[in-house]
Parts: sequence; C-alpha cells; structure tokens
Amino acid sequence: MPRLATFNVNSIRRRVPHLKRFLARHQPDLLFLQELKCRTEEFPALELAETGYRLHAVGQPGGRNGVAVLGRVPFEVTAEALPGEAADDHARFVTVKALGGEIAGLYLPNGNSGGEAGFAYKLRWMERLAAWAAERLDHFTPVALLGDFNVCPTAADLAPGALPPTDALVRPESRARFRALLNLGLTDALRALHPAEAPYTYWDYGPAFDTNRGLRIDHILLSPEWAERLSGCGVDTAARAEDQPSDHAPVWCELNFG
DNA sequence: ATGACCATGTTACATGGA
Repeated sequence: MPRLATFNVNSIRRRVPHLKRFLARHQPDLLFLQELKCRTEEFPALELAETGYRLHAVGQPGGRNGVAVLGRVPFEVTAEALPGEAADDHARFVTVKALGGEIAGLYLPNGNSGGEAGFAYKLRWMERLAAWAAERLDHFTPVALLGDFNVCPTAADLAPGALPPTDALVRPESRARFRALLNLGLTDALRALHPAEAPYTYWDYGPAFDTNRGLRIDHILLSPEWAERLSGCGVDTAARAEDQPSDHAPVWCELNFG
C-alpha cells in the first residue's frame, strides 16, 4: 500500500523538525517538497540523514522556489526542470521513475507578481505541464502529479471571501488550465474521495487557521491506472497546527497495489 | 468587536508569497 505525499514547507531550513514529525506520522514512500527557499547545496541533508530517506533536492539561488523528493522506495530522478522553455531556470519541477510509473513534484508559479507577464508565465507553465502529462498518458505510463498548484479549482476550494476574484489563484484562465489537466484523464485524488467537503491545504499566517479561512491549492492528480487503486487521501492538518508551521499542510494519498 | 504573517537578502526595507 504505497503512500505518496506533498508538502510545501515554506523554507526547508526552518521546517526540518516539522518534516521529521510528518515522516514519523505518515511514513510516506515518496514525499515531494516545495518552496525549499535555499540553494541545492544548502539543503539540510545531514540533518535528515537519520530519517533513512533518500533525498534529491533542486534548489535555486536567491531564496525562492526549490523542490525536492524524499523516498524510502527506489526512485530514479528523470528531470529537474519542466520542458518547453529553455530559458526557464526556476526550481519548480522534479520527476522520478518509481512504483512502475513516473511521478512529478511541482511548484506552480503563483502568478500574482510581475504583472500580466507574471500571470502569462503561470498560464504557459500550466500548458507545459499538460504537455508533459499528455505525453505519458498517451503511452499509458502510470503518472502522478503532486505539489503546490497555486490554483483553487472551483469556488468550493476556498473560504468565501478569502481571495478577491482577480487573484491569479482563482482567475478563470487559471481554473480553465487546471480543468484541462483533469480533462486529459487525471483524477483529483482529494476531491475524488471527499466530494462533499473540500479540505483546505493552505491557511494564511495569523487567524486564518483558527477560523478555517483557507484555500485548497495543494493537489494530487493520478492517471487512471493509479486512480483505480486510490484507497485513501487526506490533509495532515496536524502539521499546520504545530508551532512555527509552514502556511501549507501536507496532502497524502494511499494506493492499493497487489 | 477587533486585529492581524512570514521568509529571504541585505542591513531598515523591498519583494514574494497566497
């Protein structure tokens, strides 16, 4: 029963204890991290060595972005960047071959900074992501996409009034491209198992968590082979309730193999 | 009823985040 998980840590160097506690609570087989906010060589590999997980970090100078994968099952890193734009040096994407398929960990651009050019970058990035997924689905490769998508897919995926309608996380163009991903044949795992609720995965710092004024922006998307085997999915809100937490909570899913 | 964050880089703010 392999478990996959995603966790936007909002600085890995500030969140090592939280990460260790999450690993102990959930023991995911593969965990994808976002917003490392450090260079690759600054990733706290030594502090995490005791967990026994294999680590692969993709950092970036300047304290922005950054993704990583941790595994206790064998995995092979297949890419450290999203194809489709040679000049794109953001550390937002890592892929591995594992569990008989290919799995992407991603940190999608927020799209609220940099004006319309920044928003266009987000939309282009989503189209490149769809191309990456389509290529694998066309070959019937089992695929999972996990990460911080920075999109609330529907109005049910954020607390009323939590964001203005002009925000890049809820703009129709962003939502249309998220739907385009689903229309390739991917299943939104959390939505599939919890259709009536829409568990949030992010709460702003301050009173938002206590009042449950949150957003659902961290997602796990599964190709049909794995969606059929989806046996559990949830949000680890315990991580968000800890001291000095990330503003995101981890999302996990369990696949019923064999 | 009201108020109200955090992280980085660089050094008292600016920027990004969502």
